[in-house]
Amino acid sequence: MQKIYALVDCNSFFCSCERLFRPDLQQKPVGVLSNNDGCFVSRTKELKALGVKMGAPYFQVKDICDKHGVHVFSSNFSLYTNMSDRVMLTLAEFTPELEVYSVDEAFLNLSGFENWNLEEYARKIKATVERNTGIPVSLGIGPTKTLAKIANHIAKKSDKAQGVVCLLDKHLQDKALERVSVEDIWGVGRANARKLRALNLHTAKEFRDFKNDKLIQKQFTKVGLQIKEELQGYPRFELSIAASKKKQIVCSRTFGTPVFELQALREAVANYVSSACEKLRKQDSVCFSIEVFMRTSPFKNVPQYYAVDGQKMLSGTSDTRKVIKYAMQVLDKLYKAGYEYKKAGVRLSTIIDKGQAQMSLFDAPDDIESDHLMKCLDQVNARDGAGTLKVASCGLTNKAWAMNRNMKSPRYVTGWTELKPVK
DNA sequence: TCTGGGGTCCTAGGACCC
DNA sequence: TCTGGGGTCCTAGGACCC
Repeated sequence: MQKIYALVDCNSFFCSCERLFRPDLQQKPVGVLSNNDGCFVSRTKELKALGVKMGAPYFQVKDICDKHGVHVFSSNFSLYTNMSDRVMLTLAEFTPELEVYSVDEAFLNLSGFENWNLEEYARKIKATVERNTGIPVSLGIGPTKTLAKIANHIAKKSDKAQGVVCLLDKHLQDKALERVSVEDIWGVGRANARKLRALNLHTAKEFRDFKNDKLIQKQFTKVGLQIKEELQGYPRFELSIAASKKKQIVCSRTFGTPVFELQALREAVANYVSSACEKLRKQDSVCFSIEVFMRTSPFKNVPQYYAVDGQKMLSGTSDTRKVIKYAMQVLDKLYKAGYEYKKAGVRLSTIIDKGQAQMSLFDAPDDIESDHLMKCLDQVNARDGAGTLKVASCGLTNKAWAMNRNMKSPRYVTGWTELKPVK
């Protein structure tokens, strides 16, 4: 039986979230910046039309933005994740199996719906999401995830499609793949696109119909071959439904202003560890290994320094205090005075379910007291806001390293004090 | 002045073991 | 000249994703 996948993708997701509470910004150019107001991570089609690229540093295109009255926002992730949850909840009504692929994308399993008018069904999904959440979406349908991705890509670009493209028909696939260049295939990045072009394969169709599978496997590994087979209509990437646990947890930030002192770095890293450990506890895991890194700005003409090192632990832990202790040991060893630090971060790895963690003879695992304390910490912070309770080494002072977020929208949906009044 | 953050998977090669 | 062979596990690094 043929499988049917749909990919639903929110249009200019972060910008659409901002527009929800600013209806005056419909049809206007809007952009959302990365942390620290660094570069654009979301753009409406009006902003794209001005030639502002994805990832463009804000300071480089600020003149254009000012000139055209672009509405620029700092990122407001609590708003975006909240809106994302609402979109996913609506989508779940339309399929027995939903894979939440990212904050703004989901795959739906529509296998067994082949006797329905799928295009009509897709339009119904689109209309319902838009009515329930206010977020505009596009849908692509195909016999594999890769073809559904391509269908979605076309649905977004083509005016005629009106946000929905169905690529179940072989002839339609031929026509579509002819117009898609290799770098626009899901899973083909810059490096592999260059290699494909070197083989004289320029369109998705040429890649799909290339005869030498051995060569593909050799040059593009197993995954490359799987992508090719997906283009042919054979599903190789299944839906992954179960909420999977993270195998590593990273927390890192660029500083608002450069940092020179060890003490400030220690505070920053202690905060990153705190947030990483909170995520670790949320998925009921412990980690056995931590890494710390710090670096100067690669964009600035100053003496450069980048250092990373780690520490393995004898027993698994999710106790913020314990992990901070290890992180500080590593940090103190890495730190060199005299450099202008711009970024630091931590990575927790060797992550295992709490119940399965092997005990060590030489190091005590987290005891009940620790568990209670951490649970209490998490509960207070969930109720009264992140950072209400924290470990002392995170610091209390005005942070030199804190992020710049000068254009942040209010927390319309997640902060009681910032709700929008109805007049 | 000003350039994000957080993930996954695959492979090659080394260490180690019998 | 030739220098055992086969297996497993771990890690670093590359490539890709949103």
